[in-house]
Amino acid sequence: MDSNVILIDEKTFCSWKIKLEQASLVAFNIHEFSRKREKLMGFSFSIKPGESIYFPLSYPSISSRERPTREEVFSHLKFILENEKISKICSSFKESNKLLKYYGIEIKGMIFDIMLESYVLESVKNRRRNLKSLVNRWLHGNHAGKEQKVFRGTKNRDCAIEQHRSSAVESDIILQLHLKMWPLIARNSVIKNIYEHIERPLLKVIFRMESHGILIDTHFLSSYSSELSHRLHQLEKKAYKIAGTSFQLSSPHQVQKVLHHSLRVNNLPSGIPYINAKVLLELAEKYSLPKIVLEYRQVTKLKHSYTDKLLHMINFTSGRLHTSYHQTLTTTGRLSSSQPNLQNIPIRTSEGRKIRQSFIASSGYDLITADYSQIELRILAHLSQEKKLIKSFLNHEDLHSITASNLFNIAFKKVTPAHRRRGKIINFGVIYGMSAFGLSQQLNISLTDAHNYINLYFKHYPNVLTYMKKIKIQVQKTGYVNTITGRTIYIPSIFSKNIVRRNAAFRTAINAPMQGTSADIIKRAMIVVDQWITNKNNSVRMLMQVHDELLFEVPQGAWKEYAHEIRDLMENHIRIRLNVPLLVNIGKGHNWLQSH
DNA sequence: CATGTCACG
DNA sequence: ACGTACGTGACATGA
Repeated sequence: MDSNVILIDEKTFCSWKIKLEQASLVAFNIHEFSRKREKLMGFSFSIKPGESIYFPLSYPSISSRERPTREEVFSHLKFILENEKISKICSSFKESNKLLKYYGIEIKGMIFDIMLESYVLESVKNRRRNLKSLVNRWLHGNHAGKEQKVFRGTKNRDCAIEQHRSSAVESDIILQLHLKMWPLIARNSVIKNIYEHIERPLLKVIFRMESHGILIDTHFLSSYSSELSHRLHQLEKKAYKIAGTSFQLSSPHQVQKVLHHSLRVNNLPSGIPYINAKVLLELAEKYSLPKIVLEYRQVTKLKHSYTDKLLHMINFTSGRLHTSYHQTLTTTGRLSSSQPNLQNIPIRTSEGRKIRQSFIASSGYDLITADYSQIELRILAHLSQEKKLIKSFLNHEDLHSITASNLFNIAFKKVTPAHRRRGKIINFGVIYGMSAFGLSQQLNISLTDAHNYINLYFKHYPNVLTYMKKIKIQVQKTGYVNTITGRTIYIPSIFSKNIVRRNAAFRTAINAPMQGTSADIIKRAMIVVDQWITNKNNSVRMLMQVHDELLFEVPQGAWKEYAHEIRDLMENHIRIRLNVPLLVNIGKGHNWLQSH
């Protein structure tokens, strides 16, 4: 008997209706029409492994038997999903919630998202997290044949019955995956805590952030886009004149050929694999073409990836820009953003900043940014218990300058901005698990000098060295490292036979606790600020997260009071305590650039 | 579809 | 002696 049922008659509907209403935990799966977004075809539920039901919202014309109306089925769906007492298991909450919201349904009750469950249990680089790979890893051998049916070929894609059956089987699988993973989470208080106090509450915060979107000054952006087009044209003309031939400036290969043949650039190693910005910058001292290529690249980047792309991505309905945040992608616990990526909007060059300028507040609102100051270095201070670092942060000293003063052996008062920049690079190097070579590249110094600086650094901050040794020993022994909330990051490449990979794994192991703890902190901040926003009747909107920064829209006039509260929440009420203070910088403006 | 390049924290 | 900074996403080119 096939127990993954497709509803077609009144009798089945009634018996399942009662079963579902009495259940305390149901897995559900939304069946969305694949060729048309926001079209709900049907849905399926499962409350017992091996059993599931599919409710079509539009019937294939195969049966003349008596059956419930679309309205009956829909109101049942609504009743179950909005019932606080029934906990829900789903496979990607955000997507389901988005579609259901469109249909006027709000998912209530406790949420178990199997993707999040997998994420807190198995945060490993390159680990795939779709239904198929979860089945392979977690239901291996226990689900013989069934998943084959669902995931095998697309021969019958157009056959409605096959689709319905697949959807039903999927909710069964979702339930079974949860029953495998949840006990492992529940029995480990640390993992359970991360799930219940970080990842699960964050689901809805991210959902709200995505739905708000952000307003873009389209006039400003499109006129900037035309300006960039014009400049590209000028640059092309110039380049062709110098080269004596026309070629594609955007092709690294063609640029390399032109440099070789037309210009007879002789200090270009012929075996060079690529012509990146660094190489071009060096060549720019002797030749004029490299500079043009560099500028061309910068301008095309701005135009294609930002001005044009962002304008195209603006949603017709809301008139705003909505990104997608991915909560289960990075190994360290960070979010990522795509379509469009709003976590890499330019800021480092004056040209790029114009893109940021086009992110504006809704009328009647101001934009506020709140960013954690040097959060990863503060975490390093905490983790390493390095007294000098802790002291610096307690006294609100400028750490980059202090590092510069220590390493370059100059009085603190005599540290120049150039010294400070180098101090900053070294401090960052520490976070990245720096190597002498990497540092020498960044600072443009010799390998021996870089070695000396590293040795000096560890002499000044001995506990940092001790901490790093400790991490190395731990990761070699266990294959993983942890953030201070206990989030586990697995680094299996530490056991690689390849020394290059092993060294890379060591650096990941050094970096992951800092990057990951920072991610934990801002996630907690998002949750408590979101809670506060709800209590404030949503007069403030959280719009974006960029790793150590949050962007808000607040009603004009009252921004000072709001900013004060946001800062206080982020610094003092996230329930993750470091032995150094957290510091949040607040900025206000009409656009994102101003607010920095 | 992989590679090179470059935008961010 | 190894070949080299951590984590992402997107674009254009060219097999």
